[in-house]
Amino acid sequence: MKRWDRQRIRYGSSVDAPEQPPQRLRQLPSWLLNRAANAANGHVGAAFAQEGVRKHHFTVLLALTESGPASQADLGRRLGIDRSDMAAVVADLEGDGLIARERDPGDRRRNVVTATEAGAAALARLDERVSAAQEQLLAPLSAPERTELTRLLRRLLDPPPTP
Amino acid sequence: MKRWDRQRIRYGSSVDAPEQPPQRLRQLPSWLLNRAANAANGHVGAAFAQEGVRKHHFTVLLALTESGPASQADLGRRLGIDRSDMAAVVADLEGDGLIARERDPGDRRRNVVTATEAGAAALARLDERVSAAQEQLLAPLSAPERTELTRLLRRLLDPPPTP
DNA sequence: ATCGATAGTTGGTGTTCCCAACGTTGGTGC
DNA sequence: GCACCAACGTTGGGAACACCAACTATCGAT
Repeated sequence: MKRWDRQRIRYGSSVDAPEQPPQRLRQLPSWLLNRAANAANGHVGAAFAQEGVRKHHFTVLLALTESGPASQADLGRRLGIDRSDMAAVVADLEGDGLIARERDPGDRRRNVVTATEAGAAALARLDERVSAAQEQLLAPLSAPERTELTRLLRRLLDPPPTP
Repeated sequence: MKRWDRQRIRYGSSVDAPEQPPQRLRQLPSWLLNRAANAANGHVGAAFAQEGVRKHHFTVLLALTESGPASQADLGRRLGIDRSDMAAVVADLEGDGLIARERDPGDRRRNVVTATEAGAAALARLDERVSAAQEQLLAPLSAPERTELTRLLRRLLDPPPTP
């Protein structure tokens, strides 16, 4: 076999075309959703990291601030967080003084979780950063497109009609 | 303190309202995207499990079938998969006889990855299940809403104009 | 008093994403 | 020819999430 017989063959994408995902994936909602969620996590994850928390910590603080004290189980159901993960999250938040946790005197199985002043302040800072992250994430979309995307996602997630 | 003093107090959501996420989250794109992606993974994950593969295995088979043989690095760039993860995935696929992997004689750093007959057949079965999963995932949306959602996600992900 | 259901905790698993380091090979400049 | 840097594949590991199983304590109802 002569030297020039094994010249470079360009497999896959053509020379100049920037490498793009398969067309099939580019129109596959489940794949697009995962990619978009990952992009979103890049933005909000950076925002969270600056405050030293993670996704769940933010949502728990948010739920407490918006709707008042709640039990861990309630929080978990509303936020879609597993009981075991919730236990770890509230332990973190309590350790940082962002929430207070005490047994419910009316039902001693439950922990009543309450946001502290420091928790509310942390949430305020977080919320600002998170909003900025949304802005970056949604940069390629126009304002009406953003609201439409949000609407469609909410509709996709809302409980399937169970009559 | 008398007995009836510590009656049950309902923290959080009201009595009959099904427990819903905070309003703030319900209009937060990054949160909605994560929830939607998670729902999607429930559907497609089940589809993949039935064939004994995971997400990346599917996308790799798809890319190979759609665009022909490619190196691992090329695949990784097109699919957004890290080099190290790609090595594991192609090892799995090779072990199952779904792809063939050999050194590129024209560039001996590269592995040329090619889908086998069995790989194409597995992809066909997978693709069918994945399509069914999309159907379930998108059930709450009308046909035009589905295409609009897909369009918006693709627009969100497409490379920001870098002139 | 008993029994089933719920709450919180602990411990563990699987998946995905990401990073660092290493040896090999290719391409470039000298 | 040689030195140097870049790219490739591989190994190992860590972080974040989602999820599950088991256990104790408590509640509610029978």
